[in-house]
Amino acid sequence: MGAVAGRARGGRGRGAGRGAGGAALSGGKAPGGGRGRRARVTLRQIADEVGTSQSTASRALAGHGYVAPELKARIEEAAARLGYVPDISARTLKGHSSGLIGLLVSDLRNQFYAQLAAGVEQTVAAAGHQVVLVDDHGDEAEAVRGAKAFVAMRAAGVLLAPVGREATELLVGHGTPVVEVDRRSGVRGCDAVIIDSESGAREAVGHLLALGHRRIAVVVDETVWDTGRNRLKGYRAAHRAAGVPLARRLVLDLGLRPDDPRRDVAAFLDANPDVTAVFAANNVMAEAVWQELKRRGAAVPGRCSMVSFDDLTWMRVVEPGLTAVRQPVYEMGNRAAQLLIERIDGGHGRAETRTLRPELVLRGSTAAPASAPGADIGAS
Amino acid sequence: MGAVAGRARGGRGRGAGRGAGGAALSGGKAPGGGRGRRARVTLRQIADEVGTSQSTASRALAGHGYVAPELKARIEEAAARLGYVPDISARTLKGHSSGLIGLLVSDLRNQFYAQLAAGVEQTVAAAGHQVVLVDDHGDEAEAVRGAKAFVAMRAAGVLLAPVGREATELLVGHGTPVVEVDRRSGVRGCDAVIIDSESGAREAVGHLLALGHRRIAVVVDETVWDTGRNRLKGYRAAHRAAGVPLARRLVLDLGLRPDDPRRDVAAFLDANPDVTAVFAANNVMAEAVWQELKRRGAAVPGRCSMVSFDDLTWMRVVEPGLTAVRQPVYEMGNRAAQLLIERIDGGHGRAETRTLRPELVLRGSTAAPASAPGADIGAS
DNA sequence: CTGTTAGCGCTTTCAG
DNA sequence: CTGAAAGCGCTAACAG
Repeated sequence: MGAVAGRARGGRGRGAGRGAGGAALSGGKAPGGGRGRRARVTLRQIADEVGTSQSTASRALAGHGYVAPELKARIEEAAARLGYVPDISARTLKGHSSGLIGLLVSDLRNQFYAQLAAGVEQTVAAAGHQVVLVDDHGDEAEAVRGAKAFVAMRAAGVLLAPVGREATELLVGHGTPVVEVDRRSGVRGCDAVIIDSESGAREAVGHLLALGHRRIAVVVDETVWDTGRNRLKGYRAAHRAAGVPLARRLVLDLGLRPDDPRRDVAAFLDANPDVTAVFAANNVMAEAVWQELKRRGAAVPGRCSMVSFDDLTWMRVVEPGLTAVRQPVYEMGNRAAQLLIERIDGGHGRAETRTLRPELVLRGSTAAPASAPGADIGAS
Repeated sequence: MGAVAGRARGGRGRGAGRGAGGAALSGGKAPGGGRGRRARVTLRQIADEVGTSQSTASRALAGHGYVAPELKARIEEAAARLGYVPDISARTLKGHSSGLIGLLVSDLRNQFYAQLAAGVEQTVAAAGHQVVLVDDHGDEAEAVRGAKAFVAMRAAGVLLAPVGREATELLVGHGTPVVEVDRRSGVRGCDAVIIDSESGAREAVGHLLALGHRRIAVVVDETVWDTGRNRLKGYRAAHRAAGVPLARRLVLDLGLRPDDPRRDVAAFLDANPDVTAVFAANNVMAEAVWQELKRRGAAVPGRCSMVSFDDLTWMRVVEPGLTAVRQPVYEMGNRAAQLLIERIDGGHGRAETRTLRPELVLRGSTAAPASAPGADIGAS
């Protein structure tokens, strides 16, 4: 191996008519100059421009090693003038992770996830990283594809909002720090930030029971993840605590991803015209219940009270306002991102789960049941 | 330079007790194996494993050049077994762009942007790329920081939803394909997908005028971007078309980013108790108007009609439903991403702007004005 | 069809 | 304090 391996760098910079103030840019590459994709400005270019070496330029710009103040100033000036922007891939390739943080959600159109994403983005940006967003639309295969993309780009860490085990396992298997949000998959080795679904549901249903309701329906998306399951558990626990017997017929479990939840709610209410209150386990269910109640002209809370788990904008704008279990979603995004960043910055130690407490917000949609006989919400 | 420049690759793979089916992984690196960050699996490793060269492995896995079927199969098997995932940064560094697509929005908590982001994500993912999401919270400096990050990561292209000129110029100056969404900055050289604000507003206000309203207020966020400006323009155009004189006092322009729009609306209504209808120029304004109308117990549409530009979930759930100018937001995200991808895939030619037409959705919040004298919505 | 070679732009020892 | 040199993992000629 010879001594002169590096590319020769003569022929540019160094005295090419820059005597009068360094106005002449080498090759007309001023940012905002020519149209179309120009060659990107590299460290070597600014080094040539200043007449120093790549490594010195690197040190000056990265602020790590020692560089003479005067030289450093000239390098910085050249970098600014040429519009230098360091190339992340090169830096990443060198060994550091990309600084990208993956966020996998299951439905961005749902305000819940949008809020969550907003919270995550805020904290991530404040820490100087970027969010790579993938929406799997509830499709496990998409989630896995997303997870692969995250490891391919050497994401510094990943946040998983409701997705299955497979994606989590893949990531953890590749050594990528993972924080699960809103739900725990049960995969070992990842942190989690969740909301105490059970106690939130218990409180909501307890409120209904305290008002005197005895036939309270619960409408759930699914009971296979811990969110749905724990909300149902809370519903049951509240009944037990109040000494009110449970009736299986009052549980409407839609199984995963129903096409038209409102129709299912309608059929359910037709079959159970005597319910006096409904507990909706999430915002999608709440919307379906609300719409159906409105459609059949059932007065809320006159004929039927209702409580929602999750509190969105529309719930406080409608008349009457919906009594709801408010989840601090945005904050949950903040916290999850925070936890992930701590983990990335060398936080070792055991995986931890942080649990946030939801809060029951009382509004107009709940009241004591009508005592008049026959005041049911049966068939429209 | 000697002939043997590559690192020696003996000592691993090649006959290390793999006779019985290749079960022994070199060094126990099975995905899902040990805890903690393991060394990542590289092309060289799988090449060694199979006993071939890096480039052959590359060709086999990338599907480009020629590789003997049998060898190819063995390479693929090894890759799968070792959990190989190609390193994007290396590929990017080599010259290809990262495949990442930047999306800059100004407020993800606003459902409008969330829907937009969802639409973008869908199309981008379908094209095999990823979305890097940055929310600048309406802060130009943040937007510029985001734009820099996009060029640093060699984003294949960037989508800009309402942000100022500076970020756009920076990106365009670096040769990054840019598509502006919802608003045009006026910077030359970038495509745009927007909604015809003026005609939407004209139609909405025209509807109000046709119902007989003569004192119609308009509430706008800002009139410095083309969105707000064009909606105001539409408001005026409708009046001119109907031969109804314009009154300056009926225009409430909040200037950018007001803290508490509802309070401003309240003051405005106190000062103009004779308005019979309000046109809100976007969803934030609509919420403020709606809340304030409700607060002072003004019947809608009895005392005051209202129309919103932008149609969100809550607007069709409240009673009465809001008459609104529906913008195909999700679709706008799709289209913008589509346009960007076309541009990335070599679409040259002139920058183009695609305009989507909004649609007026009639609901219960608009009716003919009350003819009774003194039926105004003045001070609460 | 397969292997060797030469970098992409950057960071990081390690000598001067 | 500065510069030369060695790669990070991958792709893309170009020889065999």
